[in-house]
Amino acid sequence: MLSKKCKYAIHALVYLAERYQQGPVHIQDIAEAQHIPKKFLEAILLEMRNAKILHSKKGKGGGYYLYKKPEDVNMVEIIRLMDGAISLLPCVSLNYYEPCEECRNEVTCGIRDAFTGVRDESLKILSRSTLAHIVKRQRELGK
Amino acid sequence: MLSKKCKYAIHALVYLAERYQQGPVHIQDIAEAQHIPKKFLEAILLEMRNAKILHSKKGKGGGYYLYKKPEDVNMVEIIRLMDGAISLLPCVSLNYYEPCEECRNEVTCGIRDAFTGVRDESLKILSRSTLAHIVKRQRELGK
DNA sequence: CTAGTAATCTATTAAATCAATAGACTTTCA
DNA sequence: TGAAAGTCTATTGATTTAATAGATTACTAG
Repeated sequence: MLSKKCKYAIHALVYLAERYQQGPVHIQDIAEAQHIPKKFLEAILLEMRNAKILHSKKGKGGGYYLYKKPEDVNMVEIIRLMDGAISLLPCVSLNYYEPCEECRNEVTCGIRDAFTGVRDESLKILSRSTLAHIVKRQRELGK
Repeated sequence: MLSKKCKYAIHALVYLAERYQQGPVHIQDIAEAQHIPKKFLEAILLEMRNAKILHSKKGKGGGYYLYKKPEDVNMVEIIRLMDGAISLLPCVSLNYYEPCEECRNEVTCGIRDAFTGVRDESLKILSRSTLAHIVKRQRELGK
C-alpha cells in the first residue's frame, strides 16, 4: 500500500497539472481542495521541489507550480520519491536493491521469479501513467 | 514492500513444501534453516494453521506440515493473510476496499485507472505463483 | 522601504505498526 | 509420568508514519 504521504503527493500533483502554466498555486488552496493537512503538504511539496518536479515562488502571489511537463511526470517517479521501492522484495528491486539473508543463492531462489515479474509489470504500467494521462482521462469523464 | 513477517511466511512454506508428505517438521528446524526468530515464526505458523494452510501435531514427534497441496497455495493467499491488500490503493482493492476521502467521484478519478491495472497484473502473476511452482523451479536449478 | 504574504526550515510529538521476546499452559508419545 | 513440542496471552522496544509548532527568509505591492 502507498503511504498517505504518497497519495497526498499524487493528488497535489494532479491538482497542479490541471492548472499547468496558470501561475503559482497557494499551498492553502491545494490543502483545502484535496483535504490534506497543510503543514504535512508543505513538507511534501518541498520534497518534490528539491527533486525538480515543482518550482515555487515566495511572497505575495507566490505558491507552487509544475516545473516538469505533465507528460514527463509519471507514477514511478513519485512513488520512488515518496515511498521508495516499487518491488515487493528488496532482492528484486532495481533502485533499492538489498540482498536477502534468507536465500543463500539468488540465482536458484524460486521466490524471486514471481516477484521479478510483478516488478516488471508494475513498472511498465506505472511509468506509462503520467500526470498528463491522468488529467486527460478526468477531463474526458467530465470531472 | 512485503513485511518481514510475510517473507518469513513464504520461506517457511517453501521449506515445508520441499518436505511435503514427509511428516511434521519442528518449528526449530525451520527457524534455524531459514534464519527466522523462533518465537516470531511460531506466531506466523499458527496464523497459517488457523487459515487451514498448515496442520500441526503437538507433543513428541510433532511439528508443522502442509495441509493444502503445494499447487493450491499461491502468493496472493499468503500476502493477503500476512500483510493485507495486494493493491497499492485502498480504493482499488478487491479484498480490502475502502473509499478514498480525497477523490469525490471514483468513476472519474484518473488516478484509480493506473492502479487498477497494476492490481490486475500483480494478481495474475502472484496467483500463478504457487509453492509447487517455486519448489519445482528450485529443483530444476539444482538447489 | 516597509508591511504583509507565502514559502522554508528545524524541531518535536503522537500514533500506529512492525518485529521480537517471555512465560505459562496444553497435548502427545514413549 | 515426564519430556517434547505446539498454543496462547501479554508485553516490549524499535521504527515508521502522520501531523503540528514556531521561527525565518524571500518576494511584491504600495
